Amino acid sequence: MEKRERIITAAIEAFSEKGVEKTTISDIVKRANIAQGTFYLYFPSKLSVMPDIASVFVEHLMVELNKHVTASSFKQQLNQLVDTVFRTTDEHKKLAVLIYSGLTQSEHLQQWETIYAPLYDWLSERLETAKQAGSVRHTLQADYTARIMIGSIESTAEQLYLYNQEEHARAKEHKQELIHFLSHALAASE
Amino acid sequence: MEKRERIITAAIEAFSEKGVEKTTISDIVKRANIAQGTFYLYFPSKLSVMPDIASVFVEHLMVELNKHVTASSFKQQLNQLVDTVFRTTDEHKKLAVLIYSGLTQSEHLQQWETIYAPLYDWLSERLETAKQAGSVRHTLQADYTARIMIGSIESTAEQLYLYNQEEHARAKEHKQELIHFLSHALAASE
Amino acid sequence: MEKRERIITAAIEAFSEKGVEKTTISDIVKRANIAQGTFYLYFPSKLSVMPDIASVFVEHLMVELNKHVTASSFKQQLNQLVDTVFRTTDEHKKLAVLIYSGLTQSEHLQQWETIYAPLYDWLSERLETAKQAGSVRHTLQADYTARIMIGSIESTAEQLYLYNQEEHARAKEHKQELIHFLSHALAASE
Amino acid sequence: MEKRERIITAAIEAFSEKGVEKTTISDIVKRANIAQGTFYLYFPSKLSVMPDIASVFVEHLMVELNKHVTASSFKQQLNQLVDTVFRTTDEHKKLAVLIYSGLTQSEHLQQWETIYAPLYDWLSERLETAKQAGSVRHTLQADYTARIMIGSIESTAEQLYLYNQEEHARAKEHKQELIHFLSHALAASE
DNA sequence: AATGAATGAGTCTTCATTCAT
DNA sequence: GATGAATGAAGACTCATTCAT
Repeated sequence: MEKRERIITAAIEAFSEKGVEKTTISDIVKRANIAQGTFYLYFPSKLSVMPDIASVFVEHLMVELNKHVTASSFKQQLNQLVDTVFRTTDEHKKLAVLIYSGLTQSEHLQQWETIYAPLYDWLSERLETAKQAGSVRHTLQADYTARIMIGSIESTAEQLYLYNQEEHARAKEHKQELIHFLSHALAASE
Repeated sequence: MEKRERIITAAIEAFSEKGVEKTTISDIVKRANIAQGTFYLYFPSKLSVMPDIASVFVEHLMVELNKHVTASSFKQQLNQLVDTVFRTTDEHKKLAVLIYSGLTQSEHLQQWETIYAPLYDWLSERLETAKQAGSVRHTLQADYTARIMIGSIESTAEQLYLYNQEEHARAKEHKQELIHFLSHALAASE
Repeated sequence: MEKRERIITAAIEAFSEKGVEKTTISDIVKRANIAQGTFYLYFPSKLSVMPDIASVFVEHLMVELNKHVTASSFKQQLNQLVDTVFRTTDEHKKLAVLIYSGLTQSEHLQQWETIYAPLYDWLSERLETAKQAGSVRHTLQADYTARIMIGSIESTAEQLYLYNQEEHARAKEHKQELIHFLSHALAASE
Repeated sequence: MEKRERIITAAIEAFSEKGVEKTTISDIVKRANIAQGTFYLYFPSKLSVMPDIASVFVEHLMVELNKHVTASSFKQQLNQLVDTVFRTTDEHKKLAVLIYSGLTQSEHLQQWETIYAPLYDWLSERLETAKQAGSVRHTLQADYTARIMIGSIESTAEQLYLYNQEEHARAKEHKQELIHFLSHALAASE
């Protein structure tokens, strides 16, 4: 479905540049190099492209995680996880924001859970493994904890890269603090 | 500045009911009971009302925190903190969503930090006090940790109340897990 | 380009009747029998139609000149030239005024020269021919003189028909004086 | 009437900068440093300021003419007249255009004659004197000729300074040609 | 006489949506 | 399926005008 992908890619670009509200379907079709009417053959409205965009982002994040979170010790995995989410958020600043705001604007809020599911599952499994191995506290519930962790990591990344232009040094400290925070939160109680 | 407040209140109502994108300036002025042109004497666009709305929300949250986070032990304070944020988010679902999405839509992303400052400061001080009292680990840095905590609490509350309609039982568990998570993250290492 | 012409014609009518300032784009599209949005596919604003209107006027004037300035003697040609410009100005009073004022209002002042070019060229050639035939003074420079002559004829026509409601008798005298004036200005010095 | 003058001056500035159509009463009062309502104590609409503006311009031109057209020979006076009108038009490009377009837009077209009356009278008298002195042809009628002359001089000046950006050399030639043209038009027939 | 906040009718302008090709 | 000119409803925005102070 070549045209459909062209629309999604074009929408990502347009939304990133102008914001969701100010982007028009006309902007999207121009970038996608298709006719005005063609858009409607694939999507009923501009907001209905959002879930597809979010999936693209999460898929991308999953690829990155699988590529970079490779350590054998859970402690190192945690570091790699934070690094990867931070880097991805930084690289796709605009995209991250627009998914967030775009989903909330659409009637697709409920899809958030579904879209993030692969990410939650991935982390959940890792936590479960680590729990069996005794590298994290055995009292934690992997599924909830995965959600809480992703939430803290992303919210911190957003605070650093989107809302704020903290100078480099402080950003590094802030991230380090997050890692300590998570380590303690997860640590196997001795 | 009576008119200005009327506009903010009306905008909150309108945005909550119809969503930011579908709300028109005409909707806002009708609710505010002012003339069309009067809106433009105070704000240049509907999105420019967002920072003021966010401030209202944070102020409200601060009032609630000051009212309900009263325990003497830090452990209990943590419980009250999570409770209050969860309750406020639940009670103002629509408002919460629109602040997140609305701020990102506007060019006011950078103001986020400023708007949230009172909240961060408030928690930071409590953490500092707790640190001196030895009720949290002495290695934590109060300012960063405050941001990370608020981030995790809010993102969890959002997952529960906005994105997801988890049944009550699971919501309770999820929240409990968050409290454990935070407790461990902060616990004074013995 | 059928729609484009409809817009120009409608704009001429509307501007003539209500004046440029009081004409709305809505007036124009109603007359042109096209949709509101269609106007913007062809012109960005009502003033941007002015150069096209001016061209229509000059083209019309050219047709009239070619039809009525037919004498073989230059002296008679001069009479016919003045007659034609006067008659055309009188017949299209409103149009003439709006071109002068409309062009100046728009950012298209510089186009004046281009739009008038055919008229200047036409007269310039006639003057050149007359110079060769010895019916006008050989010291005149055809291109400049053409511009000066058109200027005096039009400004006099405007004084008579637009700014002033001189009674018929005086108008005739005024015009006669212009012809004498031009005759002397051009006369081959004996 | 201090406020009235402030309004006229402010209107000249505003009209010159933004054009008549795009100038708002709000622009004028801001420049005049008076309150919105005060405008209406002196003028009923923005276009009603036009006749006053035109008078200012003509008065200025009269002052200049009286200062610079001082030669005793009529031939030299003609040169000085053209020079002065050209210089004034050049110096007040924007103002000249806006009077032209502003008057035509308003219902004040008929006032043109009245406003220009001092100028026409001034030249008319000079022509009459020159006629008596035999320095111009005795067949000319001073009043009409004055109008024709002013018309040609102004239209040429406008062509040079407003519509066209002719390079300096050609502008000089064009002006020279105008002076020859007028000289011949007026010359006492020998 | 002077003010300037408020008004709201009137326009401009956009843009989702359609449909004949 | 694909096109893109045309549509016109809907909204944004302006600005002349008023009027209580």
